[in-house]
Amino acid sequence: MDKYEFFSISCEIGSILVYTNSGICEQISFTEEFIPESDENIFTIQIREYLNGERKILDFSVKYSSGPIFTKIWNYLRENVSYGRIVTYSELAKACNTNPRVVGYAMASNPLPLYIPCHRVVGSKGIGGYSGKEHNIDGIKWKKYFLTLEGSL
DNA sequence: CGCGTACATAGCC
DNA sequence: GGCTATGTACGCG
Repeated sequence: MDKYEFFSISCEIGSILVYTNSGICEQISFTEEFIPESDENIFTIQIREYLNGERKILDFSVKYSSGPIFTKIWNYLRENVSYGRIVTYSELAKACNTNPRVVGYAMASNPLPLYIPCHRVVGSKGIGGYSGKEHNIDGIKWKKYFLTLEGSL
């Protein structure tokens, strides 16, 4: 039985949206609009603590699926690129035995930004991009926001 | 299993 | 700064 729920957490530059199904997080996205905050729950509390700098690891229930390499890259980020750390697309590609383009592909396909710390992946030239799918928002702004929050910028 | 499509790159001018 | 070359993975028929 599917029970879809939607939560919102506001911060300085907009709102973070959390989509869940039966108590499991399936998607996270961002918006520049300020949506009224949802009541407290496991998801909103952890994200709010993260935004306050009190929490460095999100560990609520999630569900995501894709090809084996994408999953490997996502897991690598969660396991080896902890709070405040940074890697380049090239390094990440090398660690997963693939190439930088694929890493970008994986990032753009990431259904759970923030839970999977794809904002800690930067390019060798500039900072790289962010939120490839949601081209209606300025993802770079969020990326910088998170990196600044973690003291990496 | 093969082909088309996608990529948030890196590197050179 | 802008343009181009490029590899690899996903998803679907």
